[in-house]
Amino acid sequence: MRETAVERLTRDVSAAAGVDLLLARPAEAAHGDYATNVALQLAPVRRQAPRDIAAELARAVTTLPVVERTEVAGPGFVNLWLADSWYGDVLDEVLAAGRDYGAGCADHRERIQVELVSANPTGPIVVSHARNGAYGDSVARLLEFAGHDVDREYYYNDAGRQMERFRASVTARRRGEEPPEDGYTGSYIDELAAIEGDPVPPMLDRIGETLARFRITFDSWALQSELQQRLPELLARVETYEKDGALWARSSGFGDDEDKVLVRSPERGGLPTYRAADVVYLHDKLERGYDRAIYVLGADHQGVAKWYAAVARMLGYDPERVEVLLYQLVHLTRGGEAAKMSKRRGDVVFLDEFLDQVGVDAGRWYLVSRGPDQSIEIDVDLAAEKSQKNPVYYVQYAHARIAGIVRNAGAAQASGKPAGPLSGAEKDLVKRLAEFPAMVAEATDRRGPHALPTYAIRLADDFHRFYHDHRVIGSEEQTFRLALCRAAQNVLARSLALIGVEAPERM
RNA sequence: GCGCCUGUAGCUCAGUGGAAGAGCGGCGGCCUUCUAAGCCGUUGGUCGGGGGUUCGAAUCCCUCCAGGCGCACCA
Repeated sequence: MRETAVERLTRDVSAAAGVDLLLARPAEAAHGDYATNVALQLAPVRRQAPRDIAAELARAVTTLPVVERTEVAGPGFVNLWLADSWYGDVLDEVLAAGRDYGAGCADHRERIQVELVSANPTGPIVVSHARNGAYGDSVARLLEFAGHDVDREYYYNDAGRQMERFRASVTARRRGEEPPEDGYTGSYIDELAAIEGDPVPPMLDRIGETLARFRITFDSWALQSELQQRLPELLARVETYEKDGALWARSSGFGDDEDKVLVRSPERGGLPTYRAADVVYLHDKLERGYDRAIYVLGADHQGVAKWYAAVARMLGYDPERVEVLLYQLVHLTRGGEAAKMSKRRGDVVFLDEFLDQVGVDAGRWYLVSRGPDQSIEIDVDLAAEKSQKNPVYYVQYAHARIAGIVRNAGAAQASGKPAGPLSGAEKDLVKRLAEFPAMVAEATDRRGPHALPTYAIRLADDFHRFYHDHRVIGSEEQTFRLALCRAAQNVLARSLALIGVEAPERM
């Protein structure tokens, strides 16, 4: 990634000051455009009063043409005010980078597989799967934007006990019999019963359609039954032992909390477990050429996070190539009452119904705007009403407003060169745009796409304020302000695209 | 009992060592001008409690309290 405007500024200020320092945007405008706390950090080392060091640094930094003035404040902060020309340069950079602005933060390009959703096809996708999808897909989008080569895969079990019950439930329905014990019911079972043949493929089709509507598409679908055929070959490669008639993996010797059963004892059916499939699957992923395999799992699977790393070690792979992303669960309430999300009882909220109520944009925004460590409660009865207050519309509205200006401006010229003294609102907007690359890089690094909605709200906020008291078209500053609009529109659209939300031209 | 996560404004949540924030809600203002789904003002806080480290802690460490999720020859 090319050096960003803030990075260059940091480098120039460091050089002038003769010390490596970091610049931060103060919360209050009165504290300058940027500020550094380096004098506070140097004070104990140099055994000097922090304010004395700060004064010295401030004098040195003032020699830079880009620095308009400085100030020593508080216990020893150095606050900087920048010349208008700096803002113009930043704006020109954003425009020149175009759609690539903020892209390519990856040190080196990796082939990455993100496995997400992976709900067994015993029923339609429900809201809790949607969080997995919204989160995992946004991480995947961030990784792609960073320059990685990303594939999305959906893994499902078409053979286990759960699936047998599912098939038996459909079969019973076809014969007009009662569903088996712990079987599945609901209108979707009736629909599947009306179709000939194995109900699994049509169920998967429906899941794929729902997820596509939620703007998640998969590059591949992996079947557990196919993988399991290669189990004998892989079993030889991991450390195992027999106990109580079952075959165990000695994963505790490789960083796991406990050993895991790979093949059940004869009296329990003697079949391989899901964990056995994990071994084959991880081997398969890494042998397919992925540098990194990312698993997106709900916090209820927290216990297996160490297992995957242990599997990698047992197979002789670097465990760094395996990454487990956990997110806390989604709890549904209905008028305050807890609604259990059990597919078998049909007491669930399907993603399709949820999207009918709140819309795709509000749904994706809502599910991705909380940090993955934060659990989510959704009151199904209030969801539609609440979605009307979703900040996504605030952000989309800013984008639509800009789109209107750009549309009206037609082919008019846009340039970062300021035509006159810049206002506070104009500077704030440029500074916000300048933050984007670092924000995206951090969100990618931390696998935290929830930074995007937060940033998008702030950017929209800065734009709405600018819009309120600055005329663009027909003003003397039209060329500069149009550039500002185009840049803001571009970054706003990118912020939304990275979380799978549309940026409308009109509202 | 053990492990992971959470506790910040009335509500929902950002903020992983630097000068406490946003949205929604409440109250009061602003539409002859590129979109009022907007803007401005105001109301609001023992950052769960207590100790520690640090010049400086919502942020790091210890401890206690409260809540969520795990701890299968289920997935």
